[in-house]
Amino acid sequence: MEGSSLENHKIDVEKNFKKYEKIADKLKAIAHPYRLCIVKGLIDGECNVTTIQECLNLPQSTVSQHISKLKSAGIIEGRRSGLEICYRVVDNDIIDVVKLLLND
Amino acid sequence: MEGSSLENHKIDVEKNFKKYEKIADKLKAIAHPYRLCIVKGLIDGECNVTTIQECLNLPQSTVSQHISKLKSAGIIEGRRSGLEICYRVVDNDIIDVVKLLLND
DNA sequence: TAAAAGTATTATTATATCTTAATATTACAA
DNA sequence: TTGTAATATTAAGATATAATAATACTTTTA
Repeated sequence: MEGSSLENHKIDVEKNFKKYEKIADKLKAIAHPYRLCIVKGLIDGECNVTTIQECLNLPQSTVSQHISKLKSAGIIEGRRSGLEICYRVVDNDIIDVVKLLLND
Repeated sequence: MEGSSLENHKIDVEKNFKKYEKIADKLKAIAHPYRLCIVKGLIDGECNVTTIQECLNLPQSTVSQHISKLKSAGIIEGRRSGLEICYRVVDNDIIDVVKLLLND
């Protein structure tokens, strides 16, 4: 019984390693308390960097760096509206993951 | 409309920062392609380190280090059975997250 | 167009993570 | 009790991530 299952797993590993890398990258993007907080905030109601910065009480450049990582990972997108840029979470898997982990 | 929502978020942030840290630590534990692969393998059918090592084609100490991190994070537990140690995933949230992310 | 607000980028330092060889531990068998 | 298989630990170098001050960019308004 174990032989078949392990064989399947082995094939699965080889075939899907790129997939694991992609998902790991996404997870890495939210595996930080500030970024998790930012994502949660954006899920609850999109807002701009200044607002997030005030919430977290961090230097502007720190927040911007975290925003940048989330953007690079494809988790959030921003649209400019005048001086401000409004971000929102565009990765539905990540929305599900964050809701799953925070709603206990 | 925005004032109240943002106030709530601010309070939420302060109140739940420890929670964000804990969850971020869990996510960090699985935010690595090898460890994701190990967790997925253990979800599909628990097995020992040697088997995992053969699947991933990595040095034994590398696998053992990753196993160790998952164990420290409370994601897996092992029980010895003779020479082998069988690990299994004991964190149900993580099981849900991994299934969610890999079953697309 | 000059100033100011909102945001991004760069550069730097500190800290953490990753990989792996070498070594140690644990349990079983001869 | 020695040898061996399975796993863990240690140590070290390489790489990546984190925080933040300083600076630059972009858009609006005066």
